[in-house]
Amino acid sequence: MPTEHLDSEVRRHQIVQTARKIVATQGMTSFTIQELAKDVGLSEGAIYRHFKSKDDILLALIHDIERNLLDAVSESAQPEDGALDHLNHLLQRHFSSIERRDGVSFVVIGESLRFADHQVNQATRQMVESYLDMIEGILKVGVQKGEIDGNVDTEAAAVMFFGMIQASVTLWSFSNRAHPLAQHNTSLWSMFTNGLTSQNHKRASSPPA
Amino acid sequence: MPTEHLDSEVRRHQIVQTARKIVATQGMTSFTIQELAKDVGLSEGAIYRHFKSKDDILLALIHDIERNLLDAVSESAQPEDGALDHLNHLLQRHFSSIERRDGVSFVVIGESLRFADHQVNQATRQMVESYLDMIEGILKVGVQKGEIDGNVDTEAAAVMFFGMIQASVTLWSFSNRAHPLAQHNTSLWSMFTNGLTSQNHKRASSPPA
DNA sequence: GTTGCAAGTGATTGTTCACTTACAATGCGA
DNA sequence: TCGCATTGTAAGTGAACAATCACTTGCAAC
Repeated sequence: MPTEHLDSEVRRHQIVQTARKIVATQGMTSFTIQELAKDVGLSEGAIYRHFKSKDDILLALIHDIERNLLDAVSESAQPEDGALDHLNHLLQRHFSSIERRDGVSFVVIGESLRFADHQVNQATRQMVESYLDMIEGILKVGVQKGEIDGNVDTEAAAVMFFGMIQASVTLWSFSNRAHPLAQHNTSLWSMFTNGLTSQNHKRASSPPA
Repeated sequence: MPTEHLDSEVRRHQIVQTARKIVATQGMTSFTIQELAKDVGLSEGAIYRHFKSKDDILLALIHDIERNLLDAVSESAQPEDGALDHLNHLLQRHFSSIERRDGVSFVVIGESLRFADHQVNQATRQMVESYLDMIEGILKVGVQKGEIDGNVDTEAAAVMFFGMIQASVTLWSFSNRAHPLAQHNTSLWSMFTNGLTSQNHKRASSPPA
């Protein structure tokens, strides 16, 4: 029992990363203080030296996830790529990180949303909003470059992109993580891009904030 | 306190419908035996006269939802409609029933999946599979009638349809059920149909079972 | 080395949960 | 109207959980 005394900053990071691992591999219901303490290698009481509540840990985790998510967006951009290439890389990156279980998607976090307290709820909402904004930003670049039809509602397209990931992950977890997550990847992607590049688009009447 | 003795069949139905209402309006975490008993107007013990466990109730609820879901599919078909019209009506029907809170979507149920026992898990999986099969069936009719491009991967298209609903509902609940669920409806639908009707489709290499 | 304090322990508290038990009321067929 | 299974109740059980408590340990400054 190495009852090592580490700096709180170090411990906080350890705890959040362990929480991330638990949620990613075992789901939100396994995310208990007991399990967390066991995995970090500390007593339950020690956890509370570094976080004032379980929700406080969840909040830190969400911010960590948000950072990772936004990093994924920027890191999946390649020099000579168009907007659509960028999104395609991002999609594949999400799939593989979820499959490898080293990423916690907003899908998994979605679980938590409905029973989290107000602060956690708001942070999650903020995270998803930031993500969608970035996707929409990429899409707008594509429109400017002429890659994407100018009549496309970029906000709705971002929702569509989000939906592709969410549905894939949901169905994948329904099938006990059997067949590869990216199974429909090519077909989905081709449908998505076709939807963006062809004519006859109709926009929603009025999107007020 | 009218301690009325009703037939077990009647009670079972009452209990399942009350469970449905709780899950739809307050989420899975509020679905407790205590809450359920209170809402039905019975004691907790009485619940166990009619169901042997909470999972047993959940199982009955899932079958109820499945029936409703498949009814929605057939009822949203109109005589002279094409396949795309049919799907569009279905989409709108889903949205409005979720918004009215008298329907429990597979999205809400998705919450439960990760911590349900094996039997519940399997039933949910079965439900989603049946649903996707029906969507794919409609899409195939569309292909035969020439409404939909013959190169479209109908299985992936069904996933896409599923994703549109799931993403919309998720974002809607993230925003505290503020703006109408069908806000992006038109734009999403137009993207979806464009993806189905235009050329340059690629199919996934091999979808084994 | 002593002292001060952050980091650790693990027993315990109070609450919520699914589920059980002992007993009472109901209503139906004979 | 009586017998009796069925449906109901109220008061439990124990397990899991987040959180707290009194107390101990390790580290570093003086």
